[in-house]
Amino acid sequence: MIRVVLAEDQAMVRGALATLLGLEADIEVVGEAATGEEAVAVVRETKPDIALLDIEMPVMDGITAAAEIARTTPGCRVMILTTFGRPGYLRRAMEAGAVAFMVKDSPARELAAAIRRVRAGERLIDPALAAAALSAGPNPLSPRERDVLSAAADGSTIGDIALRLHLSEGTVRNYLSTAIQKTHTRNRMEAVQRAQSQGWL
Amino acid sequence: MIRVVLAEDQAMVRGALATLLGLEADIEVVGEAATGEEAVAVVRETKPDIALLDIEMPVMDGITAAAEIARTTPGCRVMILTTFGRPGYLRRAMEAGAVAFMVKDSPARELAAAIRRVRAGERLIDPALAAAALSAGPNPLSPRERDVLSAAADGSTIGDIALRLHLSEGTVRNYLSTAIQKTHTRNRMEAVQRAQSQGWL
DNA sequence: CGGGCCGTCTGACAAATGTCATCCCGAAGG
DNA sequence: CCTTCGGGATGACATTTGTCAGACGGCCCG
Repeated sequence: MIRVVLAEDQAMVRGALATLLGLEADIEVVGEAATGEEAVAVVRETKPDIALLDIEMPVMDGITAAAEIARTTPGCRVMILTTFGRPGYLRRAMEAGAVAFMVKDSPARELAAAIRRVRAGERLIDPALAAAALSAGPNPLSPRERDVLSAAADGSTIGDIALRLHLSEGTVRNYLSTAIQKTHTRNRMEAVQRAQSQGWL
Repeated sequence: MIRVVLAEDQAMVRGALATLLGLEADIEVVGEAATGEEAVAVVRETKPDIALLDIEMPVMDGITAAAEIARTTPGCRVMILTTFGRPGYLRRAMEAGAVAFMVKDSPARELAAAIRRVRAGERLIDPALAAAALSAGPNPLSPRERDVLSAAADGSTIGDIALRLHLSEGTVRNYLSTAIQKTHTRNRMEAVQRAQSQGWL
């Protein structure tokens, strides 16, 4: 019996996936979670063979949760199942100790197969995604540039960001300027979008 | 037997939901689709009792598909199942002839129940969402303002938008300015975000 | 028929944004 | 020890953006 914990914030999707996995003779869903924090707690309690984590979750994202689980429950193998195959996500997931990375638009039947292969010791990554992640190179933004760009993502003005991060307006402008150059874009908004689509934030 | 067609672009979610519904004794998934166009075609072929549509789909979105289905296959009742409970989505879905609107973070077990109630002739809408849609009021943007704001959503500069829409730059600036005022925001980016979160684009 | 409203355009102006040069400090690395 | 790099700041500058007033035609509605 392969014991699995499932973390995914959309209840209907979570329930459907749990049902799907429950139908497999050799798989048992021993816990569910709607946030990264919950996932960490449930994994710690139930000590499953596998934790299947979504990335986009409130409170704590799946990648952070993956790192936490790898630290606190090393016997548990972490798989990432996400909507967006962003190169930066893949890279960070791997660094966080995940052993598999799959996107939600692969066929549903592959999920159980993937779980079995991971339990057998394989690591699995969508090959196209792996290529994209490698060719895209690492995140070019410095930590502070990330902060500023993230703060700019909701349409805040420079003054807002400066206030929120306790910086001078000029400094914020400078960081944004270098972020725009490093992302090869023409303005703040393009920079934000590109950084998000690459999983750099 | 309630015959259902399911449209959802993420294959894994679609498969899981189909399996979930297939387990119900009185429900049969007679067709699946990954885009709005496919959904319309499949519904026309299979004449199901119910079409369950996601909104965010490539090629043709679920709301447009709903309108199309209501036109071409009037015997089929359309239900919307979406990630985002945006007021504007709800409003447009209703105008397109949908009889139910549910969000993916309600529990999975409710889905089958909802389908049965819709087949029995009920219309169902998340009450909290209905309240939000009513209190939010209708879309304040004129068609052209929507065009311009949509074109601005990817970070394009004014020049780009003017070129793409065959407008003068001044005109684009004016539309954006009025859009910013109508959305009660401070700049283009906030206007785009607000319009998107309200489902006005 | 006269208002409105929408779409389109122009010109002018103020404010915000993006760029650049230059500076200081501390940490890391040869 | 010197260099490089990241974080932080300043001031000047050009460009872009947002606002406003005004103008014109088309269309619908009272």
